[in-house]
Amino acid sequence: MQVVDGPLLILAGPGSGKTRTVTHRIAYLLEQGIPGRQILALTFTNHAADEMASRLETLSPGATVWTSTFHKFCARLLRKYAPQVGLEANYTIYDADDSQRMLKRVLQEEGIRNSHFTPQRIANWISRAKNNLIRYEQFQPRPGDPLESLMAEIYPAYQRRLYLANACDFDDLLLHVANLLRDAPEIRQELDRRYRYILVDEYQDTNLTQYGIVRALSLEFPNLCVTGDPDQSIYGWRGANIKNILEFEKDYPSTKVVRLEENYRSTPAILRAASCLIEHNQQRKAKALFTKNPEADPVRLTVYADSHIEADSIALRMEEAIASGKRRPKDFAILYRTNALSVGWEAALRAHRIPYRLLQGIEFYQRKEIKDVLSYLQLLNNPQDENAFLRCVNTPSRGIGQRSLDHLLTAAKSHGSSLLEAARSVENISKIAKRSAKAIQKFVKLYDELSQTIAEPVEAILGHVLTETEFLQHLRDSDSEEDQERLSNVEELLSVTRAFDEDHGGAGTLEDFLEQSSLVAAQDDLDGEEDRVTLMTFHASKGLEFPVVCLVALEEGFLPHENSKQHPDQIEEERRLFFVGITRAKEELWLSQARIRLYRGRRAMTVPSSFLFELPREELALDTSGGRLVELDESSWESDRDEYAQVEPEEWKPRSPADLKKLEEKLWNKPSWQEEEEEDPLPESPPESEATAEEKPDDAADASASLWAKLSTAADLSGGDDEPNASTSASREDRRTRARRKQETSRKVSQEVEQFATGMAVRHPHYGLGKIIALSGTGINRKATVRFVSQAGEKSFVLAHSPLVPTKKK
DNA sequence: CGTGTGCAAGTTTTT
DNA sequence: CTTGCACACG
Repeated sequence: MQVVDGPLLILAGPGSGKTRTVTHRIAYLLEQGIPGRQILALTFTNHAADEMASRLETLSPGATVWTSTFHKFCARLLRKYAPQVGLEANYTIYDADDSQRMLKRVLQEEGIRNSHFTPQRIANWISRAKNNLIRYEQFQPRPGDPLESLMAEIYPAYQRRLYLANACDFDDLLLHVANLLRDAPEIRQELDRRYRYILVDEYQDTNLTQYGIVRALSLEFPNLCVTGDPDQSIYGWRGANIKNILEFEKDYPSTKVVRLEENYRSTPAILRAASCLIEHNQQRKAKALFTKNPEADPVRLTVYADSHIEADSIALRMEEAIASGKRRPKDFAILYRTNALSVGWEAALRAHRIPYRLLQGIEFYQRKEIKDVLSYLQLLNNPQDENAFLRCVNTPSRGIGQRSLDHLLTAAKSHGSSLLEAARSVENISKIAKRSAKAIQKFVKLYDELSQTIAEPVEAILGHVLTETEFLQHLRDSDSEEDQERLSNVEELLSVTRAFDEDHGGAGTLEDFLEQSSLVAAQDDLDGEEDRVTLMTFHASKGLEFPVVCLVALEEGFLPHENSKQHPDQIEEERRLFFVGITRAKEELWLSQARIRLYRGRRAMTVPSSFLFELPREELALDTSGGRLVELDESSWESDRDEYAQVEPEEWKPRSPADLKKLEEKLWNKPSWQEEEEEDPLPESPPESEATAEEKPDDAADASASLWAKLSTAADLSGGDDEPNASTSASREDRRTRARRKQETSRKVSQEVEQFATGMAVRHPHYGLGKIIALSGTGINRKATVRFVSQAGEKSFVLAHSPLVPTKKK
């Protein structure tokens, strides 16, 4: 059986038939007589897992190969091995929102108020730690690092709180399993033997924890087949380590490497654009992409006058293509960098009566009413669940207020019991008012009644919840439009449960249902045959393809994103993101930029994405006429480029001709910025961790010990995240300035205000040197946005009241 | 205690 | 523009 054994690395370019290759390999394994239950195929999304499963069903009908997402695989393992990691089998999976709620409560109780680290930021930190295999017991802060010393308190506190609620967050699913495999060698060995053939999709997006899991399951039987494309690694921000794939051959010296470089998806023009772009990445293994597909349309790049015209023109173009019968709505996809950009396109598509869908899967499960209703189910499944209790105890309102709940929390904490237990003996908590105590007792009674139904089909349980709590009645009685919307969402949830029951022949448990609903992803919405235009982020498009793809808002700040410009590595990831977007297209690729963008309620001038200048000019049908299609000659392309290179983004407002002239003059002044001071030195990238360092043969089962040793070293190294804070005392300071601003009436005259111009270097007594990157308003309302050299980042000031002074030119 | 109002703040990407 | 949050009122 030599042919199928051993590690295999499939480097697969976009559209190269990767899924096909993997499924054929699995089919081949089965043909060779390997039992399906020994094969495990891991993906990142349910969509990919389902796709693989269904193709496999065609190739090898009736096979019992487990195709699953990483997270679901881990969730299942944890059901079985929960006690080994300190959980019970009925644990709850908290989504980002749940875990942040819990985190906020922890912060409050730990007495950490308005620390300058936002809960969001702390949550990110914890997530990073977990993705890097750092457990809370073992974390050591670097002395003198304020964030880390804070985390040394919060991380354990948060984690203990999760345990108390018998819950875990997304990252825990992975981390617990990794810990399990590390701490229980006999279980590791059992699972290693059980899953003798492991296939991992999108390996370039695995993080250290996933890496650890995969390796731990492939020690004795290193029949590990990973597929991926380093050029499509776009999840570095959530801990994915591109080195996992780049150094796979070092991890497994006997690796066979297969390269899939022929593209079956796109036209040559699209592929040339993609290659040309990605070649600008420095940290990259060269790869030759080619296709035998016939030449077709050039890539089209259109520069629109503003974002409204952009959306409208594209919708119109779609409408025409659909009307002429050339295309159907489902042939199109619109891709953007941030979700917030979807609004404009939704409006345009609605206006043109083109059906569309938004690929933002979790959205449904994030709705208040859905989370409210689900929280009952969660509490029924896991009575210790703190979040669920707090959410449903007073929904719909029963007269149980925050004060009572605070007392309940305190009581629960002092007894080390769950909230529900505490509620059972609420009469012993003297601080809670009689009336509230009554209400709480009533809730407990309701809960107990509902828990009688727990063995029924999920739809029935949900039905009981909805009626017993009078949730439905409440919504039906209301005639507010909002409540009607909620009602229909709740009904939608009912039909989801019905479908779930049917899928599982009535044998699906509540636990399974909750697990499934916790692990939905954006792409899961994508059930084939709906004839609609698809709207989604670049990230969500990975692995998908469409005949016509529109990549929109290709502007600096969006792509590359403003927050991803600090480090060259981040820029490269942004470039890969663009690469992913481009290579989704089969036949036509429409790129667009708007010169003025309406965003967050403001209009602002834009600068075209620097990536656009990395595309092959000769491949592009370029149109800068503001929407009407015109073939442009190269010279105007060049002059545009020069123009853009010097224009700073600026908030847009109608201006008087005099104003305009003044601004124009200053615009072309060479900013004194460059000579004035060194640029903000980029934080050195941390020394490369040796996560995937030298290798010793894998066949010894004892390699386990060294594996973990190595991984935790790497974790320690890479865990020391850089990024010294950005917003230290900033918000407080900002508020103070604002307060002062209110008291003051106009003191400085507008003349003084007019001395400021975009691009000008200025000094602030507190933040130091900075550059004006945008101006708005006039006279006393004139505001400047300044980007500081220091860690202060960007700040806005009302010039008339700010201590900003222009730096003197020498 | 619940609701309403107002203001402030913050906004990348997601399993 | 949205969402979240604080406060004040009924």
